[in-house]
Amino acid sequence: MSANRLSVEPIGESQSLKARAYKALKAAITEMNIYDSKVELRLDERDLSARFGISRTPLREALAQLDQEGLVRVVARRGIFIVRRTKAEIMEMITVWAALESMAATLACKVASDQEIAALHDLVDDFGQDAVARRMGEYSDANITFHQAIIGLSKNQLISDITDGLFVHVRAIRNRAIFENDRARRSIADHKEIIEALEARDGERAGKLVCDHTMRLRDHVERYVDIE
Amino acid sequence: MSANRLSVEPIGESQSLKARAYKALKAAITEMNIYDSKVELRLDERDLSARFGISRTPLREALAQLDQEGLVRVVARRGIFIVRRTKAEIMEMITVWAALESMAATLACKVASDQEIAALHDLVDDFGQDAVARRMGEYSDANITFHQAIIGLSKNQLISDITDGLFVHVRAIRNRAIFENDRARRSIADHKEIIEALEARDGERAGKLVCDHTMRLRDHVERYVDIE
DNA sequence: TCCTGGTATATGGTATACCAGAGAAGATTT
DNA sequence: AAATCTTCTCTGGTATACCATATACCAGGA
Repeated sequence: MSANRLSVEPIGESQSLKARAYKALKAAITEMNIYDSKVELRLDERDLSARFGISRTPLREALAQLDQEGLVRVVARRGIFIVRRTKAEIMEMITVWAALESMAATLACKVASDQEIAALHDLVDDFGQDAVARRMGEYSDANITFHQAIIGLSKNQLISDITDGLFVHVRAIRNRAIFENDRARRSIADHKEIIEALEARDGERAGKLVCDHTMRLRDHVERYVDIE
Repeated sequence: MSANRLSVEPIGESQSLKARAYKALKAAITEMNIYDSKVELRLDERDLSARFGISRTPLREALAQLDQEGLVRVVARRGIFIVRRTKAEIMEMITVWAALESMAATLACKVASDQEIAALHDLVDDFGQDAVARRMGEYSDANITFHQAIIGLSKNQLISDITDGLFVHVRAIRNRAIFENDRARRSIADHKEIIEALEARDGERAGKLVCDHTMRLRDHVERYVDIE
């Protein structure tokens, strides 16, 4: 399938340097496995500005934004440090995710179309019993995609925004065996049950299923995942 | 009793200009009734920096932070505008609040002490039947205090942080008759029921009561409050 | 050898100057 | 007088220089 029209980035209004620096930094931090090995957690304004080819001013604004999001911590006259969340913080994030996705599922029963709900099958069936054979990271991403899809169905932009913000942090530990084989199988069964509830327009049940599902994930991480 | 060694207070880390400008601006914006009258919604960097007595650089960083929080919108070469949330956005915020406070209530049943829960009575009883006679703004603040107290009992800092962020926006319409007399009476009855569930350590019921309570508020605002 | 105070350096914070584009105001044309 | 073009100004964006202090390093004395 070739594109039927030239895919061009709006050349005009190439984003501000701040926005570009922000995206580049966020991507870079997200890519690196900050919980593994002895990665360097310290950044340097001057060095970064030189490497990006921009001055410190827009770079600092990008860093300030990352600081507010909690990805980075700027300390006066000390340096800029990539933040490793504590396990307790990860637990809180999963809990918030559970609350919001649960609400989203309930809302979705009211506002999502049959077609939209039906589309969820594709996000589960594509894997089926083969999922466990795949690379866990890949499954994990697909898993999150499913949950984000439910959130999207709620048509509540704020829930999407907040969970997207949490996603960045939780993603950092996605490769840490959160989803091993048994959980993957169980997870898929849960997902199918959730879809059933959505199709039945049973908001209360859908909300409870989603909440329980995610809180089980939370307990699993609590017990078996060791974060630094 | 004479000190046998020099008693020294750690010198208080005088905040950065950015932090001070941020607090001052946020307070100023929060105070003003942005939904009423023809308030000026436009800000000017140079004017503000002159009035604060600081340069544009730290001021800009404070504004960038407010922009990210959604209180303000910075538009290149156009100006800086105080943001009026749409009614739909307020609805989404109340929905998120409902989801998070509901989860907080459920968590509180597990982690809060009897003493902490008992303290909630003070936040309701102080008003009792007299609440309706008070200035609504005052009641509204007390009302929010009650809900924030429940959130605090969950010991989930993230939930507190997110709802605090929402509070800033919702507060802006607090004087717009969200809580008129009938609602106030009903609200207090709800609150007492919530406390009962918490004391009974019935997490599921507490969560449902809180959620329903807040979603009723949401529906009320949807129907009767006119923003803009 | 080990402590103590001084000094150099690194690093984030702040001030200032200049840039570029959007809009308004004025000039020009029809 | 209306429409269009030109210029000018106002405003946020960016670059750069300087400031203040946390830390590392060093020298000298007990």
